[in-house]
Amino acid sequence: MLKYMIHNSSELLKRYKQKVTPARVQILDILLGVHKPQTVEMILHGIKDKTINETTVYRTIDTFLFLGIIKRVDLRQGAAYYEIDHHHHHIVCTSCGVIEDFESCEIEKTSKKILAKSKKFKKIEDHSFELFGVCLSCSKKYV
Amino acid sequence: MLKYMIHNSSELLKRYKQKVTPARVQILDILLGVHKPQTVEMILHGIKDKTINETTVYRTIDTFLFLGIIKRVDLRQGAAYYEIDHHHHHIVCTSCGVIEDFESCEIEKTSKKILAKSKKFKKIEDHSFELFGVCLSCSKKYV
DNA sequence: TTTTTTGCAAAAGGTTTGCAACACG
DNA sequence: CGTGTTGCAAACCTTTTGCAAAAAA
Repeated sequence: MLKYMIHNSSELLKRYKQKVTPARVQILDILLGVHKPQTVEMILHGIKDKTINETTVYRTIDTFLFLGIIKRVDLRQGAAYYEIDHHHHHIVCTSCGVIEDFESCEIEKTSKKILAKSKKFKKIEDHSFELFGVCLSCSKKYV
Repeated sequence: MLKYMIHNSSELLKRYKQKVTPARVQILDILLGVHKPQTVEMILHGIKDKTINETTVYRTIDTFLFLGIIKRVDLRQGAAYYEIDHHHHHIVCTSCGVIEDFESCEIEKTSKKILAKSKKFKKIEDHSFELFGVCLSCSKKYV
């Protein structure tokens, strides 16, 4: 989970004691700006001057994941999606792919209950929770 | 979600009006027998006489997914996992990979509440919900 | 016999790695 | 200036596809 609510990429990197490089700043700019989960390909498209290598994007993502700046989301679309680790989840239309966000603090409570019942686990650090369904627009298309 | 509670692979295939082939029977035997999510590689290992091709496993999985016999689970381990579609979820140890199952009907209720609040969606058909944490055994290893 | 399923080989993603050059602090 | 970061090319791993042979009903 993101620790600092800073929307300036350079400052955010400094807070996390990371070196400020053009690649990191640009990638973070994209993730902070677009409020949608992004694939590596989408991030590459978002980089204006096309100067940053795919490998660098993957490595930067690993770093951001490790630091807890971003989280990985599985939207069942082939490639992995990444986004700033604010606490929210997604509903994905299995027909057209449209994504709607939602928040749910209930999930936190549910997690705690499950941990309490668990026989093998000491702590829960993270969870996936995404819904898959049909959006209003697609539900009209195929009547 | 699995419709028929039949533990005989051939019978189950017939109920779903599918052709009964050695590949399908063996793959279904494995999934019905092992009560853990399986990767394609794991399924291939489980096939005694090694007679079934990897491609066939992928295609059989597609068929079973389409029929709703199995579901896909993302355990963040690279390859996709598949298992009989009973309604339960998993806690995965991010250190050693051990998996514990749990049931949670609360998630169904939560899904309904979220759909009710949604502006874009007509219905929810499925969801992912997996917890990631540290198991008791691993939590002792690195004190 | 007709239609579906299977095996094989090849290709197609998506992601990771090794190494030398580069650049942040 | 030293260590961490980047680009490039190649490898890797998982999954998909085309086509002809084989098998189910």
